[in-house]
Amino acid sequence: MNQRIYDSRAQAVVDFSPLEAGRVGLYVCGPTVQSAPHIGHLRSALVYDQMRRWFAATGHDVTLIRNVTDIDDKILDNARIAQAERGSREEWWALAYRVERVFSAAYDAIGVLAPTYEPRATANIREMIELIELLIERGHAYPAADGSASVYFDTASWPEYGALTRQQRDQMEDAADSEPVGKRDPRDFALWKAHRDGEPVSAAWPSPWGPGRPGWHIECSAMATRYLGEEFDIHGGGLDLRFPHHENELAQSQAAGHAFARHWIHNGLVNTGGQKMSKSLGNSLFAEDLLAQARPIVLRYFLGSAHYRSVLEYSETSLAEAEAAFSRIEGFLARAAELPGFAEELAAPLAAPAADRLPEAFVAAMLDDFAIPQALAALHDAVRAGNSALADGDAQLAARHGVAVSRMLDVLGLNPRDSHWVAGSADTSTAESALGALVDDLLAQRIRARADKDFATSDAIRDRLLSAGIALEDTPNGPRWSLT
RNA sequence: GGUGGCGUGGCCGAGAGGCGAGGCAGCGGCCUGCAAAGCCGUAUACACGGGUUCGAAUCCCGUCGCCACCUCCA
Repeated sequence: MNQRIYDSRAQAVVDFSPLEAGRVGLYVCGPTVQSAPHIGHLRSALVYDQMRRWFAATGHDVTLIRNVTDIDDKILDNARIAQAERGSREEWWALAYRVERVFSAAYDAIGVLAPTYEPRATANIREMIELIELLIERGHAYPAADGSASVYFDTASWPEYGALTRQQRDQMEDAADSEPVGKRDPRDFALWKAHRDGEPVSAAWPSPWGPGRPGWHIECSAMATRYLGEEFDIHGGGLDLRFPHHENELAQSQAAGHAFARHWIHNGLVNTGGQKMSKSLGNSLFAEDLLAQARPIVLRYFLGSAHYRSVLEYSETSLAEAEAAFSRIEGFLARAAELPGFAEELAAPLAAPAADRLPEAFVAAMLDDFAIPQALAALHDAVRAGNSALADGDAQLAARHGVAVSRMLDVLGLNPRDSHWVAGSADTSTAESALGALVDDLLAQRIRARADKDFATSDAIRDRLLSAGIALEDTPNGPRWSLT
């Protein structure tokens, strides 16, 4: 069975075959590092992280490029406003870099692997200038008529303008551009923005047209081409980037003579209360707050619980529900991991690719446009079958299901036993073993009390542990404890 | 004006012509000293009205409602 993906340019699910067998080039629009990351940024990063992991599991060598937009109007504005209103001395570039690190930390917290490379816009100015020169040469861009150093893309010169979102140029609303001066047409967009008085000189780069900075869209065309080539497999990003950002990227890249992305993928947005969450609406759910409310792995589970193209609805109970669902998986995995045979089978060398050892239903779901909700159904089925085997005393079967569960979780980046999620510091393990020794003493007391039918004492011990955040389960093999 | 999406049981959330995905919550049972965890069982669900079909949540037509994009956005 082939990998199928929904190509939002073709508006259809299509067979995916990479440009070069065994390799996948994926470009994803990363954040503009102007302010703190929110749930939408996390979801977007997660979507491509899971795709990337899946491609790797099916034997592909993946090059994932996710850019950082570190020069833009909002970054300059935010730095300027903080300086003027709050006495900040932080320069725009310091702000961008600080926010970039916050993004990286948030991505890392939910187990999003670092991309293959993370190019910054400010490090690719020369490539952008070269691309703009090429566009001028080919008659698809022009320096502003007002004598400023701005350069615009000439939408009228590109008959395919609107191809990505199937829009007719003459039906579009005019750009509500704050600086229409010098444009031939209101729909034309800036490739190069002339430096203006009052803007920091550090935000201007020399160019053949005069000092200035890049427009928003040109960076992605330049960086995708630099790192993945003039033609590459997949370009992804949030649904809100379809127009104008991706439309403009496509137009300027193809007008420059590049084939550009073969497929376009757009991830759905996050709603809350049935409404889009966005900076401008002020209903943002910030990564920091979400991470304070739920374990990072649970947040990751929640973000992956809807199909990547669907709207994901967030409500106040979402994370608690995700916690309940996920801890069921964890509980089974913890029980399975103690079974004889589990470790051995898990450690057995895999016949590559890894996907060959995954349950069929899971693989079929992933091949079908990364249908993770269906893949999760397969995962839950294996958990139930495993628990059932455990209840029947069939340790061998339970261990097999445990291994399958573990492998599926690995693909999704959700394996709680993975070193990423296991607090690995010496301090923590020392603390854990100290705690374990104390808990074991209490458990021994409780076992004695139960043997004496002194249930008042045994229940008091259980209540005491629970109030301290330690939950007990009595099993045929004795009590198990876990932190709640 | 243009482009696109959505409406599934108490909630979340898949599916896309034929045995009611899965999870959360609920209910009944088993297990347990009691719990917890787990297992088993448990639902007149597909916005509305027509149509096509042996058969429609799924296809077609219409209606209603909601949402997004049209140069700030993941």
